[in-house]
Amino acid sequence: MKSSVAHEETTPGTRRDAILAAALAVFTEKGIEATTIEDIRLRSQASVGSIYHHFGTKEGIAAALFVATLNDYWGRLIAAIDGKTHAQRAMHALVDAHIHWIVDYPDLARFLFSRRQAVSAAHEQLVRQHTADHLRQLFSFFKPWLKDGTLRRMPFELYVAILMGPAQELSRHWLGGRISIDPREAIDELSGAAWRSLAADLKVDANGAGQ
Amino acid sequence: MKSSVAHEETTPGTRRDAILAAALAVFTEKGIEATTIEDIRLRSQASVGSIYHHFGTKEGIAAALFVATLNDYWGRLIAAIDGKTHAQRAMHALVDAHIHWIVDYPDLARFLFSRRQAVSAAHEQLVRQHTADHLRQLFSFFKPWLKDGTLRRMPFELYVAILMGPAQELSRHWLGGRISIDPREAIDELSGAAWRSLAADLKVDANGAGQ
Amino acid sequence: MKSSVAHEETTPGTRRDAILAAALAVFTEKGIEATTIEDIRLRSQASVGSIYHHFGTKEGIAAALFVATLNDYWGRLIAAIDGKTHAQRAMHALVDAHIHWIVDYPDLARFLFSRRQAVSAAHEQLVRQHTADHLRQLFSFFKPWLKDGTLRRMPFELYVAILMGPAQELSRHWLGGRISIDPREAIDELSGAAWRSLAADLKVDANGAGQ
Amino acid sequence: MKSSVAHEETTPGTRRDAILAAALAVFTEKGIEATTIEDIRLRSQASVGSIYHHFGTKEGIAAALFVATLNDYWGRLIAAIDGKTHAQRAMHALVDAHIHWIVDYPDLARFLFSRRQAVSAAHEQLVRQHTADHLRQLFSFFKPWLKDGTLRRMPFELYVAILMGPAQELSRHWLGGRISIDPREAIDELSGAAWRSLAADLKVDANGAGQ
DNA sequence: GATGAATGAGACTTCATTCAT
DNA sequence: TATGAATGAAGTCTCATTCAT
Repeated sequence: MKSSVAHEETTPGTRRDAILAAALAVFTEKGIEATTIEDIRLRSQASVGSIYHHFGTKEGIAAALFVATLNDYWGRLIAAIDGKTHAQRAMHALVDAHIHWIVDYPDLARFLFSRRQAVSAAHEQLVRQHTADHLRQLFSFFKPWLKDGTLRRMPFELYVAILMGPAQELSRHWLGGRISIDPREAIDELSGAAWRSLAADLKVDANGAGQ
Repeated sequence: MKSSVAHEETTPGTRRDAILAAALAVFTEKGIEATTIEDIRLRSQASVGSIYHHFGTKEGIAAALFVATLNDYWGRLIAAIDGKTHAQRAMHALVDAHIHWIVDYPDLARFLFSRRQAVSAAHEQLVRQHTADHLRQLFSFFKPWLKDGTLRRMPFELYVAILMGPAQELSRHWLGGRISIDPREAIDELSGAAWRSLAADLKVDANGAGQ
Repeated sequence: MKSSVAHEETTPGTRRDAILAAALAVFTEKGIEATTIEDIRLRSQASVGSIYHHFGTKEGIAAALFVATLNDYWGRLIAAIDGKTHAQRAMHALVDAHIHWIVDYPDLARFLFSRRQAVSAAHEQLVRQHTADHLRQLFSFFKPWLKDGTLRRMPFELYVAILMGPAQELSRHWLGGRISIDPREAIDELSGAAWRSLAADLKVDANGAGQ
Repeated sequence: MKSSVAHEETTPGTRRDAILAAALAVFTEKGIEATTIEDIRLRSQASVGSIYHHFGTKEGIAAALFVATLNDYWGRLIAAIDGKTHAQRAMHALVDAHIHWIVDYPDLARFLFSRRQAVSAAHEQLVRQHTADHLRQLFSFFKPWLKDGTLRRMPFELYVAILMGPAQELSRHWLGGRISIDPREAIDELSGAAWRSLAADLKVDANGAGQ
């Protein structure tokens, strides 16, 4: 996977990639702040000087890795939803892609979800830009279903929270080792829950369920 | 709130409390790892020696604070759900308590949700114990509704994720300043989404849904 | 043994003795400088305040212990030589007493021979005084044999070195765990060597051995 | 002398040497435990980082210095005895070399004889290895004289104690400032005492004793 | 005499970063 | 591009000692 992430950034530098891969490994083991350049040096077989030549700063490494990971994650989601014509299937695809990415690359996932530590103020702007782009892209898929009344209308931010929140919550617990069940087996359940929450009109609703 | 947290721990130690309060303040401002003992010393007016006399380690401070905060948070949730006789109302109460706690004590919330950095391996066990106790307590409220068919049957962990995930996700974004809407205005929406996701079958709605 | 040492100093204080005994134990384990008041507190069951009440300073503890130990050691030597009428037997008695004291109280011995660390400048004078007294006392036993020609004449300091040096050297190695033989089995050999070295006239000398 | 010690270790590192020399100087003045890295830094003109880059630990400095000093000392002894064909002369050469080394380099000597403080458990093994090697080498010189009956037979450890103990004891007292006579004037006396103690039987003296 | 919370100077060590080779 | 010695600010923690109770 490491190659997958690095892949989006580089082609020339095998050394650069090695450093990135080593950084991810150590970040995962000890956390970003607790990781030292020396740790990365040992893992990557590169010299201190070399590391600084490529990334300029310890933060630079984390930022490069974070952006690459972010793009990899979102790329997966977008690819999964692309072409889906039914809202319910689209939701299922999103939840499915999310869970699978997390199970496939738990290290990257842990890294990605530690946002606060991962990205310093200096690179925050960069990350927000990328995230905003991805969200806009995702939103464009749902627009039609909002317009044609398939889905409930509500603030977009709330939308995302209800759609991905449960999967996200489950993932966090799983990544933290605080849960034993395999998240992949929860995909249908999570997807179904999201659909029930967001679908505009279930006939039964007519009875008074709108709460 | 600080007093509320400290309150569970002490009565004798005014000094100990001052240190805990100062620690929370600085942890919030700069993050735990970035916080230095010197920062805490300046804020608390205590001497370095005194800090170490009471907590032994920088991690010790974080752990003490974490446990106190955890108990405070869960205490709020449990209190909110206590006595609720309808499942839907119970859910609403939980979401409501969760959101309000976060909005009322954003600093504690940010601290609590940074779990990974906050608690080192050494204290992890302690935290797990507390969390497990609270979850069990919470679970006891829902048991009847699972048995009587009010709610869908699914693994408990999944249950929690679907119930609180959306609220949690929204909270995180809000705490991170990445969202503009007031979470309190989303309570009904989130609560309703949870209900729709978890209610066993919607016919039942017709009977006791008015909320 | 601890009681034996303490015994010369106290009678009233059982607490004082406990502290002294604890100090010896920890000094032995970790070295004086590496020993902390906290270590002594834990071992002695006394409070920090109590320790300071009795000894005033960490150095004070070491000094008290050192003087007591020094007196105990010399008392043993003096007692051993007292009454001996033949030089050779006197020497044997000294070596014998020395070796036995070391084997009986290796902790005290290690402590006593670490002189430099044990006694700070502040107490050095005190120790020198005691040592000088004991040496003078010892010397008084040998005077007659020097006068009557039984023993060679040489500077007193050199005398002591030749007489006790080998036993001392062997003891140090044994205390350091760098030697496997039981020092007690070397007593006769060491004593014999001392006698041969210091006896005034062995007839064979006449042949040219005087070196 | 410092150069002599450092000489065995390096050629490239002038910085490393400077640190070692400075460490010796301060260790001598204040004792190892009382010496701070800051002391060494000031004396050596090196930065803290540089010191740690080379030695890793305060103990590491002491260990490096100790080994170098140990080798220097033993090198002197071995060189002195090398080629001596008569046992008595060999002994004289050893005592002579020992005393002269101590008088020439009292700082190194004080450092070397403070063994216990100087070398921590971590480096003890290293030191034992070196010492064992040197002792074996020394022993090889004496073997012939043991076999041909020139010298008494006794455990090797005892041998060393009797041979060098007096010189060692005198040296310690002199290094501690507790003695006024010049050790060099005691060489013949000490050497003679050793010979008388260890020679097998004195008749032999008549043949090759001329000193 | 005893207790233990409080103090604060100072020790060791780490680590991001620079720079000459 | 790569290397690794050098830097020094800064951090965590220790510990002898004091003092109010």
